[in-house]
Amino acid sequence: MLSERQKLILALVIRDYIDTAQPVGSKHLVENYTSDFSSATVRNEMVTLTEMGYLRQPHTSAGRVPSEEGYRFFVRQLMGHTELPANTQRTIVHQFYQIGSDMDHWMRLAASVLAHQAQAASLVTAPRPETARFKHLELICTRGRQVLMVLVLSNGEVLQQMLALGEPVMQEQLSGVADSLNLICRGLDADGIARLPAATTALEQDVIRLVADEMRRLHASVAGELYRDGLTHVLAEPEFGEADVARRALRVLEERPLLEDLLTRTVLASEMGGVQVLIGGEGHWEELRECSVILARYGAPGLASGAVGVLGPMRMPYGRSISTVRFVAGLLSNLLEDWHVE
Amino acid sequence: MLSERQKLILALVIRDYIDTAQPVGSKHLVENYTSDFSSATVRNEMVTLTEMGYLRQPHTSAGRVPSEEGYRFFVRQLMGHTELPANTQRTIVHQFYQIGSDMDHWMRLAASVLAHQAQAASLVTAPRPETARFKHLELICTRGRQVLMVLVLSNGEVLQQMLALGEPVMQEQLSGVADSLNLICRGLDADGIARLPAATTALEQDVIRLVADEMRRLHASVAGELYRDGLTHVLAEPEFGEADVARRALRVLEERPLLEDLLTRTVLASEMGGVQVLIGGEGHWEELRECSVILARYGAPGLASGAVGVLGPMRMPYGRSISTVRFVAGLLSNLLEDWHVE
DNA sequence: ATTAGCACTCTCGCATCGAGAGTGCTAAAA
DNA sequence: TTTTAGCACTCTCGATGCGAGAGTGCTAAT
Repeated sequence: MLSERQKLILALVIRDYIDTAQPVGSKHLVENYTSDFSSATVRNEMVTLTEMGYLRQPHTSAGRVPSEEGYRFFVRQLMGHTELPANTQRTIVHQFYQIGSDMDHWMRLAASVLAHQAQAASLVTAPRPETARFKHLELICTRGRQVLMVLVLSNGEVLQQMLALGEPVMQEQLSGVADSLNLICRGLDADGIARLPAATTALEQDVIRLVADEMRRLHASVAGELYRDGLTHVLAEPEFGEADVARRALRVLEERPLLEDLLTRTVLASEMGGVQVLIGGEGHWEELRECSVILARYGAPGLASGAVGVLGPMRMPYGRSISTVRFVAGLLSNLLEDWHVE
Repeated sequence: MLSERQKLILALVIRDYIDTAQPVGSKHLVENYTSDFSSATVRNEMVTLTEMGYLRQPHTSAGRVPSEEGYRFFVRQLMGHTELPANTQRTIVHQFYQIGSDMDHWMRLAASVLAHQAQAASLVTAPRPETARFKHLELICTRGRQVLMVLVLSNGEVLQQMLALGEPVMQEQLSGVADSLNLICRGLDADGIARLPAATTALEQDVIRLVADEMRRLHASVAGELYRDGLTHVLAEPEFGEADVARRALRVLEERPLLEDLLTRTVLASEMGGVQVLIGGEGHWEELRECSVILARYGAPGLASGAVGVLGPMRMPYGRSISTVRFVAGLLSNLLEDWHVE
């Protein structure tokens, strides 16, 4: 258990280090922040904090640097709860309402806002539906034998897929097929549709198979389309000056399997609303050894959900980053819920 | 004018430097590649090549390094024409045909192939239509007052847009509106639709305005959706060890205005089919001072076009990169053309 | 329990130095 | 006239040494 004074010193060390990226020494600390006690006292406490594993010293006679444990303790116990300033919130909300109700633009804007506010790399995954049932189908002849299939699901999700037919078909005929399927399939999920008895025409059969496949594919991968932004921000941080530290970090954002593993084991396994902070890879992720990742799940409960997050150095302004992630996740949840309810 | 021997030496220097990233000296050159003449002769020629601006020396007594002019001359005159190996071509084509005819997947795969083949960062822009005329419209009720508008254009492009109505409307009513607009608008372009006489109902009027807006928006920005890949490859190159060299380069790929400027002034202003090589920013682009960019335009002439390219260090395997870009551009053009014709 | 004082340790920046690589020039050879 | 051997010269790079400075940990006094 830490004494109040130890907590204070730990917090000051971490705050200063986050600002300056320099190891912080006992003298520097008392000169800049407090004069309630002397540098010698601070030194003594620092020894304890180091033994407890919250601080490290790069070498015998440099100042102290927070350890991963130190950052974790700071985030959990010392930092307190912060909210994004009210006017920043308003600005962001305003931006979202200005671009209308296009999902793609929401995602892009969310990534941009996260990157800009947290000055870090950001990540947004498009929402994936949790339960998807057939609602409506349209078949539209675009050109010759190419047919566009538009599939509307019960949660408002819209899929489109091209379909190449063996021989040209008239629009009227397509509409007929669509109408009949709309009757048969309404309310069924992917498996239900796959289990339907064989249809009367080959065309109908083809379309049914395609519909079932598409609906299954929606659940095959854990995350929807990915939106990234602010990659250049992380390169500006001194800890990413070493090229392969930077490369390792960007790999996580670029390679889908890595990212999906990360997301499934964290936010996607968690409740809506909470913000998760991963510091230094948490032992699991080698690529993130020098990074922190802040993630939150957003969505409309029972309908669809996705993830938002930022990636930066461990030496990250946690207060601002966490509140930004929390706010953006909440905002997206609201937008999504409105969008479903409307 | 360069003598044959000077050309040979310049080519050897550049090839070796591209391989090793080390300044190449006269002795090294004759030992490894040729013994038709002595290192002294090579030295003399190197003096000339340096005076002509094709080579530079990092300092008095290092070997020579190609200058930007050197690379340009190499690409234009020395390199010769190379094609991607036939079996590589087959593999790539196979991959494309395997994923069906989904535009989004094509773009993603194109970016991935470019990144992988050229071991560089890659960029693909979705094709933008050149002339877009109204072909077909569907209005689909998804949930309450939210209506999905699906718009098919004459070039096969498909747009979808959500539309929030003032009050709930039945699907039958929507279909009626769609049918009537399909008659009125067929074959019109954005301006033509905007100039239509006022419609009979408010709903119809709303939809018409939305259609015109969407069709206009398609031409507002120079490039469609962007697909990137292989960003980590460039970080692996020694010249991007310096963090802000890397940052400058990635900015070009991340910030749309920069990228659009680059594309409009280069490939989008050019004919289809040619491959453009930008070396060291060509004086215009400060961010690309240390990079080379290889770009090509692809598309179906008169219908739609986009751009593909790779970005890497100036010390780039031009042969392989250029042939990859050329091949992928050609392949996308073919796919797109088939897609339009079918 | 706190603090002043102090010896100690370790990094960092700077200068020095020698080895090595590569050059440019000159004079001889082809 | 062109090519080449030879050589002195230049410059980088890595190793080494040194002093300044920062920061520590311990001890003894408060």
